[in-house]
Amino acid sequence: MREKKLSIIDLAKQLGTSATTVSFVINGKGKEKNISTALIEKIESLVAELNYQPNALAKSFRTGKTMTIGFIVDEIAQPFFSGIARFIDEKASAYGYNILFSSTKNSKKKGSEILQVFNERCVDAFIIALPNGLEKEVEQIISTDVPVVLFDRYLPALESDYVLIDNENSVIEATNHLISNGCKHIAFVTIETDQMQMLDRTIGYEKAIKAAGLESYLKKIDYQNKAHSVSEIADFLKQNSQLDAIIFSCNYLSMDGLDAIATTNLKIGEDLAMVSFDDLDVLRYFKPAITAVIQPLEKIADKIIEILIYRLRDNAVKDKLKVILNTNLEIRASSKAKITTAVDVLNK
Amino acid sequence: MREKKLSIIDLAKQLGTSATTVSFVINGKGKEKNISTALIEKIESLVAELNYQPNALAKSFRTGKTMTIGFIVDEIAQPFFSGIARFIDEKASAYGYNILFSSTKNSKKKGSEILQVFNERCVDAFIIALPNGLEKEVEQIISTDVPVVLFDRYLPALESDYVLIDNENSVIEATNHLISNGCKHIAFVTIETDQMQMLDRTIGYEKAIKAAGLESYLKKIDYQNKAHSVSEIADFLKQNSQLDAIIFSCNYLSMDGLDAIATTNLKIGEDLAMVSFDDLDVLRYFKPAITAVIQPLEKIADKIIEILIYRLRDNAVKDKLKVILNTNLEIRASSKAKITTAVDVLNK
DNA sequence: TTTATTTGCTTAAACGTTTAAGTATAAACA
DNA sequence: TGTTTATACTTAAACGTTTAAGCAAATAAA
Repeated sequence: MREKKLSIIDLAKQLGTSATTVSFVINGKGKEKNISTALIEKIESLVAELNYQPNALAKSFRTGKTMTIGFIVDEIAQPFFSGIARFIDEKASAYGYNILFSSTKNSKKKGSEILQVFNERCVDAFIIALPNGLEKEVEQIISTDVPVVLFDRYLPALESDYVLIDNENSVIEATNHLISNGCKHIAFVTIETDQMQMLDRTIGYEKAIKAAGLESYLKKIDYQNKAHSVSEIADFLKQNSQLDAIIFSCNYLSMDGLDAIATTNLKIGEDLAMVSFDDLDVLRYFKPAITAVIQPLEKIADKIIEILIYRLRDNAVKDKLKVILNTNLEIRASSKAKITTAVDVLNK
Repeated sequence: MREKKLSIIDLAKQLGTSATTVSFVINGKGKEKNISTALIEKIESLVAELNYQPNALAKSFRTGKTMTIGFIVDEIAQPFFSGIARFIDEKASAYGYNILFSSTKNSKKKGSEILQVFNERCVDAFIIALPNGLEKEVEQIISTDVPVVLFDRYLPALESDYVLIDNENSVIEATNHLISNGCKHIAFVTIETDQMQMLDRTIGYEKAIKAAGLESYLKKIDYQNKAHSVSEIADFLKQNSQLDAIIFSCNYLSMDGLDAIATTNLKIGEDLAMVSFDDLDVLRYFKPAITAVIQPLEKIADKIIEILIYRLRDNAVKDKLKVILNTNLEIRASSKAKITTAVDVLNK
């Protein structure tokens, strides 16, 4: 049923010329290869008339280029990742690249499988938010000169191009914001992990707290599921009734935090200031709206593509690039100036 | 730098056998093709030892199959689409397929370009939330026996496999829910469009209102941007102060609706019951939580993949399939039983 | 006029698989 | 015993491009 598709050879036969010539013209090398203008025009008009579409498979096979970029993240449904995916697609398309994606579920095994499959499929480049433990696999890919840009998290053992945000300073800024609003007992809730971006956030918190001479309230959650996380946070709040502010180190913890706070009689923005690392629609619509550290999604995507295009054009062995972007602390009602008590005022 | 990759011919040479035999064994056809167990084992162990990875490009080129599915939606960053994408990836991976995605921004031109590019890349199948006006292009693809499953929206002029939800009955159910809670002046806010799924939702509203003998309050917004939409909804609310319930026909209108209602002195769940078509985290965390018509994302993905695999295995000319799934009306505080006034009670 | 260069093409190989068709030997059958 | 069938492979073509190498004619340079 399926009609045999037109090949470059069919075109050549119809015009009484060779496949080579047709190939040159189709690829815009007519002039360069000294094809006469007359023939160029004849070929181009036939291509248009017959709506010839080159067989991308044959082309890829021959050239080894697929014009495909592998995009690997924890979970495409997470707003942060789908937001990045959106811009990556937009910008990569402009260069003729398409995006093949898959989700690792933050599993080393799944991540390794995806790396292998995408590699076998000869993607021209990788964009990855890499689970820990896959340094060797990625190194292997880099060693074959396939460009790789990692984002969101940093793997100290892995020499590679990176696009990251300044996690430490972002949290320092958030913490200082709370401190300058009079908060004295600021908690930081994070997950038990060895992912660098999370550790850096914690470091930022501790530095800011120490610099201000305040007491540190650090809560690490061994993340199992939402219910467990909510109850851990709720318990933590109950056991630390002196807290006047709380920072959550990532967006899903912020959501769990909202649920946990709802089980207490604490009023966000009044009894307890709150800041979320990572923004979400929920945080903007919540009453009161929740202050958030916002990652510059479009800029991240921009930088990633910029680096990839640079590497794809001329991947001479050069130093690896490490781009670190600033975040934006969007101050909303949840952390606006607190009514400081008389005692606080006197203490100043 | 890049080492020449191992080919099937290299393996054959090393073993003193032919490429054909190696190919048979690698593809698990050793037994079927009468290759001796001894040789099968020798080949398999060499493959393992040298970690031979077949060149997927050559394979695709030869077979015409890419093991790739094109996934085309309005905008991958929209939670509905990224939610579907997640399950599509999960389920397609299980069959060895990977997902190439791109976003049309609901533009006919962009959609048409993506269709063409994916087609040239020989994706084995398409999953599409199709903008209006591309019926011809999709028909052309279907005519070449490439499986296409459309979802989210129905194009009456296009004979194809579809996975849809029952828009009309979902809204009827939502409207009846409000009616049974005593609402008498129920508005329906939708967009000016010719997309069938939206029209069906409106039809559901009007049927339910008519059946109950109530007055219809239908507001169609010519969607330009969020600010305009919010102000249109706010005006509509102010001009119809008798309203006691409002239904939004899609998730972004629900968000705009929340913003609009915030500009009035109406209290959701008290003065005004609210229902959203499509769920969002925002709606669950909002105070009060907003009742929503929830689409069964995983089931939708399941059905899509089921149909595709069926078509990919044996795409004999058979009637097109149309799967229509039920939604789930999740009742939350925003639409819980209203306190009916004395007048209402007496009127019964 | 002879030689070198440019113009305008073509030939043929290569990319790594799959697979139809074939071959040679061994086993089974008549 | 001769014939068929099964076993265990191999040969070679094909998929549609790209591209290095080459060639003939026209033009320019010497």
